[in-house]
Amino acid sequence: MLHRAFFLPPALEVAPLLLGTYCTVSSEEGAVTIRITETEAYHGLGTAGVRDEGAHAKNGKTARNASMFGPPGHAYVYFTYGMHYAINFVTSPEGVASGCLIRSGEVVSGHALARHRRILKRGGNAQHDIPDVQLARGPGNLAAALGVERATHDGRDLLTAPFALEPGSPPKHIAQGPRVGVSGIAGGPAFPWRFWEHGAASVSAFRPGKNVPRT
DNA sequence: TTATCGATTCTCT
DNA sequence: GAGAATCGATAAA
Repeated sequence: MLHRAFFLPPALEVAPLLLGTYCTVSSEEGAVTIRITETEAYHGLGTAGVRDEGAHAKNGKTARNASMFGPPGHAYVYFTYGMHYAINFVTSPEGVASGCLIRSGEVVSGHALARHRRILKRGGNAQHDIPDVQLARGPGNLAAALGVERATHDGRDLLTAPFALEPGSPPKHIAQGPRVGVSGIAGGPAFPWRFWEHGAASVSAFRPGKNVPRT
């Protein structure tokens, strides 16, 4: 089990350290465990020396991002694009909005439940099977595979049930680059705050945001 | 293989 | 009312 102090440094420091960590989410249906292979750091209001225009908390605390300002080692779950949830690990002390988006992972146990949830979400269409490496590929898919939703998981402590975190096997090579789907300068090379395990098949495809500078 | 676009609803301005 | 830390299907090359 990870210690709470692990989540005290700013997200930019914690994000690469999360790679390889095992994350389990339990429910009445069962448990699904993933090994984290891709993360992104976001620094909201209160992080010293940084103004991250790509963070939900860039303009301060709102009803949506309130849990980002909460204690470290808790979950920030948000709903986006009308159909997807995504999960962040809150880092940094209370009052400082810093967090790591968990973008992708490889399912290590609970494959059947994860696949069931994914198929259910796409409307029960099981005609096209989902390969294991794609079960938790991308933040929306990852949240679906783990059964994470805002109503039941937002603001919850990551160190107690239904969550469980175990130190895992860190990647041999960590790659770093611009964040996915973030618009403006914050989505460009000036903010290489996305970290992933080099060569991992479970890492999501890169999608640039709008109005992102090339150089 | 790569690029574009529709789905669907919540949040903040 | 606009845009969103996305996904997957479909079109184009």
